[in-house]
Amino acid sequence: MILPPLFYAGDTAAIAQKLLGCYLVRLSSAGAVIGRIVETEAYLHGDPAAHSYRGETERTRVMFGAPGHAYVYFIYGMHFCVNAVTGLPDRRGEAVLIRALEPVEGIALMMHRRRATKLRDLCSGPGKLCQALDITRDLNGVSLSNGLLQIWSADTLPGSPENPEIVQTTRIGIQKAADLLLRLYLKDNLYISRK
DNA sequence: CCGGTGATGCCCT
DNA sequence: GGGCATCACCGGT
Repeated sequence: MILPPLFYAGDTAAIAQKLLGCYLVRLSSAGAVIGRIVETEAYLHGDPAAHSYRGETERTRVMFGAPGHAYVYFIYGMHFCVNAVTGLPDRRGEAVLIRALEPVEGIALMMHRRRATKLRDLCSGPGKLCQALDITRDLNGVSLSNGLLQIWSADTLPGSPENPEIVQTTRIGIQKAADLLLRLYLKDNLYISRK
């Protein structure tokens, strides 16, 4: 079942945890691709590591919009990253970065887009998964509850444990607020970006 | 497996 | 003009 917009209107750190095990679904003319979310990071209101920290700009406009939409940004001159806009009270610039997926469906298409052959290299990082799912700036601002990019609940497909063990640790690649435990991943999962 | 490093575009100061 | 929510590649283990 598609997660409804209300799913994203709540405590952002809690949503980052609840998104683990859910499915990121990308529909396109090339075919459908599905990955199970195995790693996330929360970015909060008043969080110096969040893009929204310095207020709303053209780039961060979507972050300050309604929960349940995709915030896609371009980084390091060559990569995209995708977030789910979250938060209640909403429109404060909170979001959850999707950092890694376990490939589920459309693996041949993902391998073609990534020019990769190893399953573990397909979606084990925020830039990699955007390449595998063809997520670019075109998808910035789209609803996650209908359309070309969706998130489905964990019970949509068989194979996920009911109460998976979750590891909570520090976020990757940031300097500010580096001590906050806002990175979450499924314990022992082979497809996370790094240990 | 691990760590170091260069490539690259654009946002913000 | 600095810095960035990254990645692939290379070399040494």
